[in-house]
Amino acid sequence: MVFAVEKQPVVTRFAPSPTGYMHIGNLRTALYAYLIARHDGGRFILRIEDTDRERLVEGATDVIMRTLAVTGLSYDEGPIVGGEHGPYVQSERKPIYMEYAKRLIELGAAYYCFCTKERLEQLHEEDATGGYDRHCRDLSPEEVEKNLAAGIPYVIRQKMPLEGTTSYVDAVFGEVSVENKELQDQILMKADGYPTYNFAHVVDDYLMGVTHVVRGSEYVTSTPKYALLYDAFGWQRPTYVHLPLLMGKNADGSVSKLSKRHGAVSFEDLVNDGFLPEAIINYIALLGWGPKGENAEVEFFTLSELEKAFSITGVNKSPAVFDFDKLCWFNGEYIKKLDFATFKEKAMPFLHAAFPAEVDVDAVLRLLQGRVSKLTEVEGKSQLFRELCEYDKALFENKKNKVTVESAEALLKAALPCLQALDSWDNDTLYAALLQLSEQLGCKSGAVLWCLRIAASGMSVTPGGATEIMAAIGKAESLARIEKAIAKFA
RNA sequence: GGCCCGUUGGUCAAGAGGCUAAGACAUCGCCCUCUCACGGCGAAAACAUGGGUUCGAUUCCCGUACGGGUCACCA
Repeated sequence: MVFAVEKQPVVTRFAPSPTGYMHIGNLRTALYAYLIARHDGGRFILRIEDTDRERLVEGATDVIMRTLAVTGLSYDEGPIVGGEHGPYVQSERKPIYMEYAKRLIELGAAYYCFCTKERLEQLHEEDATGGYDRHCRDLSPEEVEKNLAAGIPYVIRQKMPLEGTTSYVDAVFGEVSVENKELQDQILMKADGYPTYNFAHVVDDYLMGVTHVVRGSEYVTSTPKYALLYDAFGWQRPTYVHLPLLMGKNADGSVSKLSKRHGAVSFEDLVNDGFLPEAIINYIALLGWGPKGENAEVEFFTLSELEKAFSITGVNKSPAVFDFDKLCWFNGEYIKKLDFATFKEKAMPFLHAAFPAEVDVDAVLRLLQGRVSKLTEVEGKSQLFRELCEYDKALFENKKNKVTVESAEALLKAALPCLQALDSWDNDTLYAALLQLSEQLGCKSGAVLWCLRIAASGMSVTPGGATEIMAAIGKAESLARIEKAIAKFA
């Protein structure tokens, strides 16, 4: 029978397990799932998969929800906000899974297994590649009843077909097929009464009406097993959307799955390192997906722009290497776009020590805004406004401006009284005065400014020019630093 | 190791049979400039490989190599 398929509303979900921090790879999965739903005006669900009671980490769910909140990935249904398919935490749905597992047994697609862990370990020792030997697959109903009545611990396993192949069409990878003989009779219900991921996510996705299962490509090969579960229940299979993995570059140049050893990989660590959430989202959106058509050359996307531009067909198949340099570039661009008040608000927490009272903090921050790629850099780059560091007079030497150590001394001595005479002390006044001085002296303005910048900062590379620095640290400190410089020649 | 998947510059990534094979980051150079940065201009840099199919393959097919994933009472 052929149906004229009515377009169903898209429903996606992000289903992390609360076992720690929010990995950047997980965030990208959440982003894509969110975008796929929003692009079509569909629904996005958050579901917490906490069936592994041993790995549970206190507070991990809060981290997940906080991250989604600050990145703007809003969900229509989920813990706390609720929804018509709740609860949205798997441990609160426990009875549901056993009910469906038993139904599967009745359907002949699953069976009770009473094998002990010891026996499984033994099996593994004998043949590490063999897997479970399906010892309990054909137990007689009487035997099962007897064991159940005797209270023998059990698990429930999926009964895989022994022959043939199972395939599915992935929205990213295309058709994927696996020989059924490769499929293990995987455990659906654990001895502790909790379901495994393999079972719980299928039941929940069905019950919650998820139409597109979006997840990392590590699930590509196990998906036929899940498809078989849908088939056994007589449910319509969802569209599978597997995402390429995120990789990190190793010291030796090779790449491997992005992890801690590649640097900060949790969203919160990145934020603590001075990255802006919008920059992170923009960057990771581009890892595994590229804008097409008229947008092909666009680099900057806000979340809502991504919602419009994103499409599954643009998702790449090959793994993408996470490039911290490019993230830094994005971040710097986003920092520049901030209005000053916002920048100041975000930067202040990264300033560890106070400035001397005369220092114009706003002036310092304005200089810094266009020159940092991470908020953490404001601390180091503002150090010279707090105190002058030690430096050698050789620093004054500069061939481009034709300054030698000797001429520097003369220039500084000429500049000092000129600056002392100034009534007001702002960038424009300073600049005008020094320009005039250089004319009187008959030398390049660059020479005068170069010497004063060194004297005012003690560094060859500074966040700002001579007059900007002097304006920020104030007249008294500026003159004191120049005198200190002159003293070096004594 | 079996199975599954992938392969456009160092990285991200357009291009989908005929193009001088986009763009971005990083790199290098030049210009601007009171330093750095910004900005402007420019350079270098890629279709893994061997066979097909085709008038013509980066693009389609097969093999090889390389890379990744997966083989849990973890997700």
